[in-house]
Amino acid sequence: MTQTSDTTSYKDIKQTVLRRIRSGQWQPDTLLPNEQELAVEFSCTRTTVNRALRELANEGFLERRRKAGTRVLSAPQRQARFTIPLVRDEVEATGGTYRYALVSAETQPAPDWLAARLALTPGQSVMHVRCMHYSGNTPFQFEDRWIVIDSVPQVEQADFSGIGPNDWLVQTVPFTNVELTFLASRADTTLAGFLDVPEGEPVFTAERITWLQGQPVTFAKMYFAAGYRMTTEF
Amino acid sequence: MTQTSDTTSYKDIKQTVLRRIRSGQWQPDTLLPNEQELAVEFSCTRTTVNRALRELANEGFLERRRKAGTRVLSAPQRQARFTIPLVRDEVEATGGTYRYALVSAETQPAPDWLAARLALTPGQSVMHVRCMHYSGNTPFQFEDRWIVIDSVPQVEQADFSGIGPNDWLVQTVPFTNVELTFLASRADTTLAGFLDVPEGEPVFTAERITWLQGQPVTFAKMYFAAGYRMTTEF
DNA sequence: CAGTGGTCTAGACCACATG
DNA sequence: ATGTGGTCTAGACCACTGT
Repeated sequence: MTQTSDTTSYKDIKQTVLRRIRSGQWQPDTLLPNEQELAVEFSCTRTTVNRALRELANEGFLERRRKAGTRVLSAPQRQARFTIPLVRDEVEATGGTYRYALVSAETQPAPDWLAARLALTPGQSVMHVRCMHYSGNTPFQFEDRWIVIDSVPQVEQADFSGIGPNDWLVQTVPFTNVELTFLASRADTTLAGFLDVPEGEPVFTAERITWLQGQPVTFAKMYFAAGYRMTTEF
Repeated sequence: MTQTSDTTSYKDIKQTVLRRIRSGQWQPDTLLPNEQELAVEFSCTRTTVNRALRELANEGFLERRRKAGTRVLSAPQRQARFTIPLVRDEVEATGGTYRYALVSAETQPAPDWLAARLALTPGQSVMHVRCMHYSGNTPFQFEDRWIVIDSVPQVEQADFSGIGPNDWLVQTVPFTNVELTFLASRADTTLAGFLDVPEGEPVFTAERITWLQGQPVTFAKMYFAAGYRMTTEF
């Protein structure tokens, strides 16, 4: 009907299956016909059906298990995908001019809370870097970062006066795992000064921990300027 | 080497490609060999190479264009996937007992800001529902929701005293598009009362707009209790 | 125009989990 | 033991897009 060509593609199958789910024809927990049967219904190979169902499963609509078959997921546990932009890109996307400024950078023993969070040995050396990201002359983000020196020895020679620690790290060390957290925090005196907001102001905050094959590399807290919103569509 | 079997699978190829990217052997913007060449290198069919590269592209590592070939993405625009849990599940996952309480539900003309946000005609009827979600006796989330009556006429007969509007909607109407926003807001007097926090306290907030085939269905603001963190790993 | 990825077929073997 | 999905092969045609 709505297809332009005469062949049945995996996209057609996805659409049809989605329609059956949404229309209630296939209620949650319903067991779908197996791939062979669907292949007959759609007049295509099992390979094509497989691709359609596999993608729908990845997208969170179906659950597939060998021998048990394919079921409609009861809890529509839909997932949002956030693309984490680089600060520079984000500023420029809003038409602003990106500007960076180093606040401080110093080597020191890891504070206890950090050692606990990253599973470091007490007193292990870390580089503490604080910096600002501006959109024009308006504060956009204050970044408070800790880099594990044993994981990135080169960091002791790095110069963060011209390049942000995140950009530097991206160019220098790969990573394998990331933990990302969003929360609302309160601007203390220091932070209020950096972001140019009243003390006590709610501040949207992101925390990011990065590992390289199990070894902690860096912990960063990113405090966003007032009114910041992180949005995604799906 | 690390493979258990003797066949080259698409997963092996993904790993190898990832390793070459992370090691710097394939720098950003590098043009990869085409699928046919890689198939020869890995002693497999082009189909298998295709699947590996397609998935890596979906995951944000590569960019593929017909005729132009496959490139390593310069900006490692990695994407985080958040699974949006149902409130009940989230409470129970922390060991709490989920409890729900309706605060108010009334039909009224859409306020201007809402009409603008959802592209409604001015004065269009909406159902305004406010409710609380508790973990035991501790406030967990305050939900402030607006449902477009023209999109969901049945809502006028709905009884939200026993079931939350989100659960009701999930069972009643499908949706096709969602916009999700995270931000930090400030507890006003009303909100402070509901969440049992001091006035002015930072509150992690999620806004969600849902459409069904272009037609706005519902707008919800969800205010989380103090200390709430939304975390994901990837 | 020509090169690259996008997709489909027809068939096969295998891994896994359930009864 | 057996049914189901997971994956691979070998080959084909097509769609798009850069030159």
